[in-house]
Amino acid sequence: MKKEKIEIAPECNEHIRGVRDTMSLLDGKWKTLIISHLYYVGKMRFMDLKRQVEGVASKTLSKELKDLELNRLITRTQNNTMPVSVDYELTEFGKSLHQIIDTMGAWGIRYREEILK
Amino acid sequence: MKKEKIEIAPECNEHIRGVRDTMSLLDGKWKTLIISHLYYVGKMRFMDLKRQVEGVASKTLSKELKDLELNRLITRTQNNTMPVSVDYELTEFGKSLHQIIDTMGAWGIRYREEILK
DNA sequence: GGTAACAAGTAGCAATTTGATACTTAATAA
DNA sequence: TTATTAAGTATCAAATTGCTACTTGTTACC
Repeated sequence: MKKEKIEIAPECNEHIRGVRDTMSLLDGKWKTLIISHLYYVGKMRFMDLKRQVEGVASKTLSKELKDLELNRLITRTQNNTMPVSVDYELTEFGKSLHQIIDTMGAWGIRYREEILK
Repeated sequence: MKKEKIEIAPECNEHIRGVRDTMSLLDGKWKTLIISHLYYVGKMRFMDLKRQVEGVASKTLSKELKDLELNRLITRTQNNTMPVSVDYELTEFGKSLHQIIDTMGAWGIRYREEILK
């Protein structure tokens, strides 16, 4: 039996690599959702995010935010308030993800019935 | 200090719920990438997927494919060949994700330099 | 004729991620 | 006086993912 190796067109490979690169920034269970909240709501504080993103543990949220900041998708700003409050906000780079978020949101709305089966 | 609860516009909430629902089908480290391969390449066998999706372990691939099948995004077809071969293919429902995949692919290509910093 | 390779996974154990709960500090509201 | 709030961290448990080996039956290779 001949081992027929699959041939993939270069432009497909480029797209697939694009998807892989994108996912490397969005991996983990919560990042996409966190970004969605920041995108639709705007600047948010840690506790607001924790309340809005249902189900995240503080530890996980904290870690995901650090990852996102490292990848320059969000900024972290500590306010001179008492007690300290911290704002998280999408960078321009982070905002450039809007098309992905919108597309996902629209798909989820459109296929909600199908998903819930 | 007053606890000012964040108000979110209903249509934003709907979008966010859409994103959440979408992600519930695509969670896990590999699903989006697997779907991308099936989308760009078409029908693929288990071993082809394992070879193309760099880094997946058999066990993980197997589990992710089962999840995708359960959610009716892909079909699994066992061929009467010797040795047995199995084809995985996107359903129409699965193909409806194409806009998400395309958007992610395009974003990844466009921002590759930025991502790799 | 014997050995290796291939298909599509599974089994078992290790390593990594995620989750749940409690705790931290300083200030303010009840 | 006690509880609450902010933004996390600490600790341990549970779930996910990864690595290596193995399964079965049939061909390709030497």
